[in-house]
Amino acid sequence: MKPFYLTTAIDYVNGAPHLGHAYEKVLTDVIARFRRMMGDEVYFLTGVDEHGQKVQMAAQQLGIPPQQYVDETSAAFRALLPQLSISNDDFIRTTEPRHKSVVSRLLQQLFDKGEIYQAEYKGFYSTRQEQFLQEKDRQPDGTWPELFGDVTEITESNYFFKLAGYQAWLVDFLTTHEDFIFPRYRQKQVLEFLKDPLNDLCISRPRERLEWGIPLPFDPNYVTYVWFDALVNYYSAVADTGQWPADIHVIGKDILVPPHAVYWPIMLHALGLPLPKSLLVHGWWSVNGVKMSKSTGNFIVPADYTGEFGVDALRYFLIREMNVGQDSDFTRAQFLVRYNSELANNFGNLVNRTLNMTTRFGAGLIPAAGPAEDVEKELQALWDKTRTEVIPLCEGFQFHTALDRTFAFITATNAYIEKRAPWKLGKSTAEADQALLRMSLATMAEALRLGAALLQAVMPTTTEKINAVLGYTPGASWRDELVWGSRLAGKKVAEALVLFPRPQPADKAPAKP
RNA sequence: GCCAGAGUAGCUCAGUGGUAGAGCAGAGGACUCAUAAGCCUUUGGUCGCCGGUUCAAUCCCGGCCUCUGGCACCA
Repeated sequence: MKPFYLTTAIDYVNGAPHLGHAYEKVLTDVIARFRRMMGDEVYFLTGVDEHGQKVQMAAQQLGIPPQQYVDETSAAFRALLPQLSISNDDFIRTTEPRHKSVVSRLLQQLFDKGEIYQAEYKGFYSTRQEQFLQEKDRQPDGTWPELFGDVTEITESNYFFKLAGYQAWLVDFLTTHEDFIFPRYRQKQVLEFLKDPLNDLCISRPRERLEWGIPLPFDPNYVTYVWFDALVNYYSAVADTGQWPADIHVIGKDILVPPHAVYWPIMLHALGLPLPKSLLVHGWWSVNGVKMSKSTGNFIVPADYTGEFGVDALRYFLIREMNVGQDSDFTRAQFLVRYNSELANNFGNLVNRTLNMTTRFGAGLIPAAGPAEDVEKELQALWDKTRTEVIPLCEGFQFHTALDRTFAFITATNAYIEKRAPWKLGKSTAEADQALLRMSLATMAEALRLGAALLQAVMPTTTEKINAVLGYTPGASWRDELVWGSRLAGKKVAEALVLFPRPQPADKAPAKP
């Protein structure tokens, strides 16, 4: 069976990774892990885009070869993956031979089919910025902004891909495939965009202007520019393995129109290749209400948070806080609220008190439960409800709500413990009380195991740790693991585990004398 | 301007054609296994505005207002 194939966008390596890069990886990883848990075989691709003008210029300024430059900068992006517990199966760089050869092959194929032609391109060119300008770049008074320096109208010969001819086909495709893009309103945006006529797509740059790219196979005086390089990574990574088409391309909203929703489907269609099944378009993070920007320094470095609070805490926050497709704001205050009240107090503390009570009142062994009474039945009923709600929510990318429901179950488990008050039962020697004590210890441990299992896609390390302290090794089928049972009876638990230590408030004066 | 999304308790958000919900924050309480955590109770809202459909609308329809985002190459 063909694996479930999903991708992230590839990152352009002219800067350091920030929260936005991290989010896309985490989101895709959560989907990948969830699909694996659901029994799919998964192929998860991510990577970097290493060609282009900005890279060439940056390398030039440093006086080093571009390859050396991208070797260094892409290392930071690669290093981000283990730092975020990303379970990718492959990592592609657009400078790799496996990629370049596929790009070459596809270009030649289109050229042979007459889908690519050469033509004169006339436009306003900024020598200082080494780029063609658009009318919208003009200032209101008609002049060009200072940053472009001298602007001259020049004519340049380039290669073009016959994009415009496929416009009607694309409109028809999108109209008949309403679920191609998630969220749906994004698809409407694309159709809106397609109400205006498309131009053919310029796919080349003359070598004297841009050298750092993949040469056109039919004209070595040019390299291909951006889209026939970057987009093709999704295909080149699996061209020889029969895994195409992708099931999901996860991308940011900035690169939906036109590249992923217009260029890419048309490119594939022109090549006679199947289209990806869907595009998942996520929103952007702002920081303290302000758009993230490298120039203003308003951005979050993921390592700052994974270092201080742990990988799972950051993953949890990103997935809990953002409604996939919408934008969200990142503030340290909001992060701390979720970390303290949800992860540390509610969840982490439940783990610790469960271990402690099992150790103190059950000699460290999880007992077998007797027949469930009403209090237990109530919790088990909530569990069944939670489980049956969470899976469809995850299938529909509503991870934030899925986490909300899961944590409601965790809260209910804390409440259950209060009802049974094992610390009181532990002081009684009456057999009825002892039976209830065994039942309550077994129930809280089982609830914890189940809650942790439901969090596995988002917080894999945490789930693993909890299973470990419960002395438990889960079976192969995740869905079977979600059934309330007595798997834990007789397991030896660890004495304590503090998963999410409360941070020391930095603004508080050092305590008592 | 065009298009889209959002407007529900102080904050962040769920939600349904039939007298409004959660979490956090605030207040009070009982307890003590636990990361001074957890639990219970509680204060708090004309569900953006104006019309319409309906026995009944926060939820359906129309209009308006406000905020955010997109409109050809920054996740």
